[in-house]
Amino acid sequence: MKNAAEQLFQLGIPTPKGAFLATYSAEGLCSLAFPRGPQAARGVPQTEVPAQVRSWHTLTVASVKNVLSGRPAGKLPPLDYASGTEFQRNVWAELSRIKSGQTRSYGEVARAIGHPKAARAVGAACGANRIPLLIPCHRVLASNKKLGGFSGGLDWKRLLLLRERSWPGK
DNA sequence: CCACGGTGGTAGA
DNA sequence: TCTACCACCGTGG
Repeated sequence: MKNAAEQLFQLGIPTPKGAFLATYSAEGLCSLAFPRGPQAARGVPQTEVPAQVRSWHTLTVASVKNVLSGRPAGKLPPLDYASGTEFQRNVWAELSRIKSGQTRSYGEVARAIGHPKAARAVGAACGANRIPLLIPCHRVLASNKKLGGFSGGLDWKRLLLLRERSWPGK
């Protein structure tokens, strides 16, 4: 459980598509936000960030760039799931098993975690995922092999899948 | 209890 | 293929 007083650290990740914003708790990476405005990137000066967080961030930056390039993420920083419900954590853990280049349907994920009829709830759990890219919710498609939805915007989902060569290309 | 989704499956046109 | 409809389920109000 995460108490409200816990301190968080935010660091940007510049990319050709804008700056992602990573947020860290004492447990690890707890959120990874897509670039917002042209330049909404801002946070705490690097010097005020604990060494531990800086080393985690190094892993995050490399992982994000890898995924954006369609490569396997590589070594990930510890992920802080604490904000999720039991069900959501199960879903996220399952998503983490989907390797680059693979895709699954919401229903398949539901079956994999022992809730065969919860496909729709799985979709909701994907939407609640605060660490997209590293918890690859973009690799989950509708059963008819169509795109389905994506909280970060379908353009992103399409782009990521194209890079991973997991999308026919419409 | 109710309403709402990043669903899935079926039936018709 | 596309639309309409409905069963299903975890979450949040």
